[in-house]
Formats: sequence, structure tokens, C-alpha cells
Amino acid sequence: MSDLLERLRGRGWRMTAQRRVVAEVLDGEHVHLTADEVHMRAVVKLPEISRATVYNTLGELVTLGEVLEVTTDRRAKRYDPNAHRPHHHLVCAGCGQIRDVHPSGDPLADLPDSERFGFKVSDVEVTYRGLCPTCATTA
Amino acid sequence: MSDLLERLRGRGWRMTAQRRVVAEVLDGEHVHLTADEVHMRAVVKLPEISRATVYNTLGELVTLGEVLEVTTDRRAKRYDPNAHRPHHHLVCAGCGQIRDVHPSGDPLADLPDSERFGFKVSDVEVTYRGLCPTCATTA
DNA sequence: ACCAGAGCTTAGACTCTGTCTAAGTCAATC
DNA sequence: GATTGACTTAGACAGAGTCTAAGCTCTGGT
Ligand SMILES: [Mn+2]
Ligand SMILES: [Mn+2]
Ligand SMILES: [Zn+2]
Ligand SMILES: [Zn+2]
Repeated sequence: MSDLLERLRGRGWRMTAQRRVVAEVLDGEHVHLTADEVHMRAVVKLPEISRATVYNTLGELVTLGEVLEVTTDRRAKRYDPNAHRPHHHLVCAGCGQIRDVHPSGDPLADLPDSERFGFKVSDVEVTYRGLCPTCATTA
Repeated sequence: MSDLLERLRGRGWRMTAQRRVVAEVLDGEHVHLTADEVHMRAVVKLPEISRATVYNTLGELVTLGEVLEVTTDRRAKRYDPNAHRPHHHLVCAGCGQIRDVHPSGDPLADLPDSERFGFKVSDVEVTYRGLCPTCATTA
């Protein structure tokens, strides 16, 4: 993802300090940050960056397919820089941490035509839920 | 689900007009309503019922396992009275409608131990996304 | 049947995410 | 270096849900 900035420039993006910093934050952390977490980390590098710009930039990156949105609950959306290798997620119901997982099997193939109701099905998300080792023992 | 009220009484619930009405709304409609939609329908039967009570009652029903929460986007959560037959969901990206689907295969079995990171995995949600026949042609 | 009181309901304030707006700033081009 | 349209900003706004404090009511015990 280090060539993200190049790809963006190629798409006609103005290269601003703000966009660079948001890209750096996502590049550095292969985790699933909320917009406010991205903002907090961006502020360290560029104190005057605004919340609105972080939201705008994240939205643009999602539209470009460079970052995925992950919604596992009604709390804040999380932004996933691992957009280029398909995967699913395992979420701890206790602490909310998210891990990337790669199940075997193809859930799209598991949906027979008779269960598609004429929909053009284009995507499937699988969310596993459970308790991480820490939360399981602290329960 | 018509014996829902009985089960709830058995669990020590006080039987109030408000709870009865919420249960009736969910019983009557095998669809996926938002809390505000439940409230609107409840108000028809019991005009003074409050939004807070609808939220409280839905939350209790979810805790008891009588109703499922379905979060397919960042809009309002939806409440699913079909809690006793496992199923997954197919969501139209255009109009937001939700259908119950029953894929073959068991996604839980498809998650190898090496991909569980020591989690106690208890549940899996599969969300198919696509366009319904109407939205696919109107696109 | 009546009472006490725990449990339930209510209105509205509040929180949390995220979006929008209008004014100011700046990167890219000339 | 000037121009200009894209970008950024602060803060207002909105939607969904939670919380609170006060009042009401269901239920069990008498
Ligand atoms: Mn991920
Ligand atoms: Mn359902
Ligand atoms: Zn945990
Ligand atoms: Zn549709």
C-alpha cells in the first residue's frame, strides 16, 4: 500500500498534507480503526487537520476501493486498509476487537438460485462473533 | 410466536399493555422493522406508548433471544421476530429491503481452528448484498 | 378488596456518529 | 508569481439510540 499515494495522484487527486497524513496512518496500521482513531493519529502528525477532512478522505478512499468500511455494530464504522485480499472478520463481543479471518468455502456458491429471489447478488460479508481469550476468561 | 407472552410471563415479566402491543406488532409482521416502525405500529393500538418503552422492550426481547437484531448498514437496526429458525440475510443495496435466505453449508464449520485465534466463536452472520429485480432494472 | 412498593413507563435531554455548509486556503497550472 | 477551482475548516445540524428523574401500575401479600 506504499504506492497508494502514487495511485491517488494518478487519479487526479491534489496531494495535500492532510491526505498524505491520512494515507500514512492507514498504511502504518494494519488494524481496523474508527474515523476518530484515524483523526487522533493524524493530529499527531498534522495538528490542524479537521475531523471533516478525515471523514472526507476516508470516504474517497472507500469509493476508490483502496479502503473497506467494516460495520460490525451500531458504534463507529471501522476502516480497513486490507482492501486487496478478500477476507472476513471475527469480532469479540467483549472488547470489540476485530481479526481478519479466511474461512474455507465460498459462501456465494452456497446460496442456491432458489434463495436469490431474482436478486443480482454481488457480494457477501461473513462476520464471526465470539469472545477473545482475554474476554472469555474475564467473563 | 403466539405463546411469546406466555414465555415472557414465565420469565417473571410484568404483563403491561405496552409489552403486549410490542409483541403483537412483531408477531403480526414477519418482516424486519426498525424500532421506529415498531413504534409507529404500536401507537396505532396504544396511542400513549413511548419511544423509550419500545426500545426497552425490543432490547429485552433480544436479550431473551425472542427477537434478533439485524444491522446491515449504519441506518437503524432492524428487529427480526424469526429468531427460532436460523437464517441469513440478503439485502438490496438500492432500496434496502431484506430477505431471509438459507444457504447450504455451515460457515462456522468453514472457519478452521488456525483462524480462530483462541476465540470462543459462538455465532456467525452472513449478509449477501446485491440488487433486487426492481432496483437492478431501474439502475 | 386493598395496599405497598418494585418494576415499568414517560418526556425530553443527552450522546455518539456522521453529514453539511459557507467561508477561507492552497496546489497545480500558466 | 497570479489565477482558480479543488480542498479544508469550524461549527451547526441530523439520525438513532441511551439515560434520567419523576410518576404510574402490576402483582403479591394481607
Ligand atoms: Mn479486515
Ligand atoms: Mn430475518
Ligand atoms: Zn475481547
Ligand atoms: Zn431494491
